[in-house]
Amino acid sequence: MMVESASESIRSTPNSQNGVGSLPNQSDGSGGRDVGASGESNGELTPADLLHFQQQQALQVARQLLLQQATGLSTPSNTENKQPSVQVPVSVAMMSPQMITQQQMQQILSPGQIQAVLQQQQALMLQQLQEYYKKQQEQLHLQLLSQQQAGKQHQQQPKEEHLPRYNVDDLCILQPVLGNKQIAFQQQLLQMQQLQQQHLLNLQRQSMVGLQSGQGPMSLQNLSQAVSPSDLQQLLKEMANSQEESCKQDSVDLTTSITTSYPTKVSPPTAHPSLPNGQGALQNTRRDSSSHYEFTPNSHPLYGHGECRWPGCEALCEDMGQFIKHLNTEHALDDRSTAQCRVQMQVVQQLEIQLAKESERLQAMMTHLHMRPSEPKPFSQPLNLVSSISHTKMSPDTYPDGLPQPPTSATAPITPLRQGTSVISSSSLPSLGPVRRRIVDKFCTPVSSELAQNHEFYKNAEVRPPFTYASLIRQAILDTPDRQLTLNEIYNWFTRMFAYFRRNTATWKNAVRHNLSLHKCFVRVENVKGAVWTVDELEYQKRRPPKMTGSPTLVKNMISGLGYGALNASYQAALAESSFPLLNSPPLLNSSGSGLHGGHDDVTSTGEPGNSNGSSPRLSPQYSQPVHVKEEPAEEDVRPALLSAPTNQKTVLPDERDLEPETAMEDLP
DNA sequence: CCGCTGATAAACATGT
DNA sequence: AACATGTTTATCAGCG
Repeated sequence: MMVESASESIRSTPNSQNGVGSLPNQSDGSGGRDVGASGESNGELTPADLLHFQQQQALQVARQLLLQQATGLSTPSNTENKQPSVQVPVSVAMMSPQMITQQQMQQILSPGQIQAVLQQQQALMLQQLQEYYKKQQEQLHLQLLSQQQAGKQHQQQPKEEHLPRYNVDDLCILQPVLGNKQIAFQQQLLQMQQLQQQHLLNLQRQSMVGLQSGQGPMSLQNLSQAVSPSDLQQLLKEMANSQEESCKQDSVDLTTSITTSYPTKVSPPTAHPSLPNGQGALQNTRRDSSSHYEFTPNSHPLYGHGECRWPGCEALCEDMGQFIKHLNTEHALDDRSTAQCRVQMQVVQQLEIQLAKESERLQAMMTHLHMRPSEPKPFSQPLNLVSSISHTKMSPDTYPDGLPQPPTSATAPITPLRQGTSVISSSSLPSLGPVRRRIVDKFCTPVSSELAQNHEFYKNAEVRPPFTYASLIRQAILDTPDRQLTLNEIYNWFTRMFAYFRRNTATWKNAVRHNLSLHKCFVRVENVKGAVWTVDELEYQKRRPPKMTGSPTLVKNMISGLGYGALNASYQAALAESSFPLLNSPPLLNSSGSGLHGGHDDVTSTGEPGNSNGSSPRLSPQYSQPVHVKEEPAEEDVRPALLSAPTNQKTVLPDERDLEPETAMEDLP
């Protein structure tokens, strides 16, 4: 499902084939990449992240294999055949929305950063991974042994008796399975080992590349080798296949793992429809997650405030009994439930990973990016809040203890945690990097307000600001008392305000010029010294689409499509709670005060932070000779008058408010 | 599928 | 010639 789109997105990335991409020259004399360019990486997907993911996936696969084995769902033959497809587990959840393309990677990471990250981490990764796999193999062996032994002892036992719930750490207590299944299991064990070896090989290969290219900034080709899109794609495909396979056989289990999670003590009501292969006994065996669902008869994770918490359900249930009934009727084992479960799993995984990653990076960034060290760092708290949610399903087992979290040195860009929306969109979930479309733009996030809030953040972190060039240019211009800037001044504003624009200058400068020329809202005015650019506010507002129900596609899907409102809400709430004080607007852009509020007209906010305020209303003299008038159908007359003269600004503003709120919100192309 | 918008790249013109 | 500044065209991606 999502797999397809994931690989698709990779494939579709322009330039991804030649491996060179468009990473614009870094050799621009301006600005340089001084800020935060050392040490930290902006990678959305660092090697460590991959490792982290793969660890989880490996465990999951192991679990599934074991389970399949135990349930007899998989036959020796098909396990053999599918071996190649199980090779490298990579979370599907990871790959879909946040999977980055090579180009993205290139944009996000400077060669130096990548090199540093690779060098620092891959060695560590290998070591960790080897340890991890070693442990895993030991576990599996143990398990196998105990299984064999148990098998001898309990060969006669009816299926229903075996397999109490277990988790990865408890695999060794796996109850006996029938003899022939042991063979299959052994094969799967073998398979696991092969998988691990291949995985290690892959990593080693990547590591080699990374280390070899240790001369000077890593070339793009090296980069593409290190994180080759095709490799990734391959991984994804493999993963997709393996996931598909396991899902086919495991779908029942997936569903039951949650739906059956209610206390078996309470009343395994209608129980589950007898499973195809007669594995009813396995319903409770589903590992870790179920073991975490030891709620009391009167509480159920899927039941709260008198309603069903099943994603997208919200059916009212007066009491637990009714709810249980509802659960078993409305959310029985069917395609829909299964699909929802899968999605939920992905969502959880996604959030889990994202949060862990982001918070960690945030910590690192705070210390490395010259942020005020004294500022409190409330990230851990909300993080726990959220992770507690996901951990209910993702048992700690999922994280092998032998494996420390990804090194913080691999810091990556994070998004300002202010408004949940912005967080989710800008760099997190829905792909980042060369994303050509600033999803966040649709978020009703006025530039000024966003900037005011996260000024420091954008200034220091090389995170792509979630605004269009046009809105940024406008902001730059409106930020000045005169409401006019030369091209160069606009450049300077960009580099001053956004760390992101301190690199790839050729690209974005071109984009800026392009935008200035293209959009009617930018008016070039020649004055004595040359030419300055101004904003035709009316024109600008005009081109703003009237809609704006903005919410990132992903979130939207999560909420509307599958009804993940609750989870998402938690997530967002947590994120919102974590809004950094230090990201709040510095005096420079004083509009923040109530920035969160939905900030509408950023013009007001940014417009006159006191200083600019009417201070330099003039500009008329200079504007006397507007030269370029971009061809446009009508109303030429109006514009000149509106040319962002500070004074006019004032007059225009009220209009903005009168505009539909949405429109006034601006900044959502 | 189509049209729109935005990002990116690039060719080209012009001025300094 | 090199560079900055503008303009224009083309292509691609995401979205409604």
